[in-house]
Amino acid sequence: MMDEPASDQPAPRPYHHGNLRQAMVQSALALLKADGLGELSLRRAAREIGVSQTAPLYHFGNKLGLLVAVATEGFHRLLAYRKQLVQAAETPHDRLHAAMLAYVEFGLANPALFRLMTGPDVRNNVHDEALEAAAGETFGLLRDCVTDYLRAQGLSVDLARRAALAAWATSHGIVTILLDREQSPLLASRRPKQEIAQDIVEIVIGGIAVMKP
Amino acid sequence: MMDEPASDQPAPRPYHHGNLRQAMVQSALALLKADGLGELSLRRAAREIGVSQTAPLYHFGNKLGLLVAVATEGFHRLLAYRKQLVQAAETPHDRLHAAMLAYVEFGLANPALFRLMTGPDVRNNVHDEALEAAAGETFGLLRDCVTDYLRAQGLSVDLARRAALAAWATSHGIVTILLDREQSPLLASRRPKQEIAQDIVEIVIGGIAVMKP
DNA sequence: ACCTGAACACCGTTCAAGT
DNA sequence: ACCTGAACACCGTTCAAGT
Repeated sequence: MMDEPASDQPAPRPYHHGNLRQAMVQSALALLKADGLGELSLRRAAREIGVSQTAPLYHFGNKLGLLVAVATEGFHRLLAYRKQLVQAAETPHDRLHAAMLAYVEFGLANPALFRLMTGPDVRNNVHDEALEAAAGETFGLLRDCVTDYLRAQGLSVDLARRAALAAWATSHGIVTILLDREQSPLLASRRPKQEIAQDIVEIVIGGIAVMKP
Repeated sequence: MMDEPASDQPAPRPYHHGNLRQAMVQSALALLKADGLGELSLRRAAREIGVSQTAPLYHFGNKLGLLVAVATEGFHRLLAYRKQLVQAAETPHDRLHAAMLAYVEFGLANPALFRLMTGPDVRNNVHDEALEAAAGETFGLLRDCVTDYLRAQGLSVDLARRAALAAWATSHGIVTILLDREQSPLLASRRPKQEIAQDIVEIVIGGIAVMKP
């Protein structure tokens, strides 16, 4: 009955936060967007929320636990975006193109999150069910697009695994190169990144179209 | 005349190391190979040499300085290996294949060094002449292979820039995927990594062969 | 069940001081 | 010119203790 004191004090934060786990993931995402992967620390994310610096350890065990949770959220977002672009396309070719481009655009729009999701810390050493599921679904959609495209080209569906891996590897390579070499002389063209990406995507799709069993 | 005291004490390390810069790069390379990128710190590399923990700062300014020096050494090695494989090949197609595969094999053989060389810390924020030169030469060799291959296919050399970027992006994507997802279910095939890599390389070369201006 | 606070070992970096 | 030593602010993590 006295849970809610009728004082006008500025919200005397309760001892228990309530849903600290979710709040930490949000805080981490904000830090990633604002200051990059190097600035993401358990202590800082906790401070941002106004909670003790060791509170998060209860929910995540260690830093890697937080990273995995954030990465899982990232894959959910990536998957949603890829679905959206794929569904808006109208031919097997365009759907494959869209699936690859979604990956690239997501990475370019969320550099730090993308690096966290695909970096060695998270993807090695860990086997987290929710993460594997989200990543697996994301890859699965690409593979489906590849399969449809192969069929449309009159090619054997048995090539799907190899072709999907090529499509994935290329998408991944484009992002990292475009992200890590912002002003490198090697990319000294003033072409917009999206154009460069689409160009490379088409080369790979062309390669898939002429695959030999 | 008395520089060398005739004592039998166990090498009373002189106050000045002599060539600390080189020693630090070697120490860093050893740490990378032994314990990975996460375990590389200025203090630890210095300790390994037996020098004060702040001594390296004189030579490198900050940690990034050391990373850049190590990355430059890495690109020299990668370039040498790529040259070697390319020169051993006998057709334009095989030389392009070799140039791409050299990148992949180098990454698989030196995971931590490769990540350091291509990671965001080193390749962004920094414009170091020696590093840019080494990286530029490495890419240049790939571009030359692409150009020769285009010529051999009767295609316009104007496509070289775009095609070389596609070849690079794909090589890079293959390595990172193979490195970061050691035991991922997504790659649940028991095929050796080299085979997977060669497969993808061929798909991209096939795509280059059917490029349209 | 959830959170705090003190403590430990480790960082990168600065700065005055030594040779 | 090259290196040391103490100091500062920051980590991740443990562990006993609080609610």
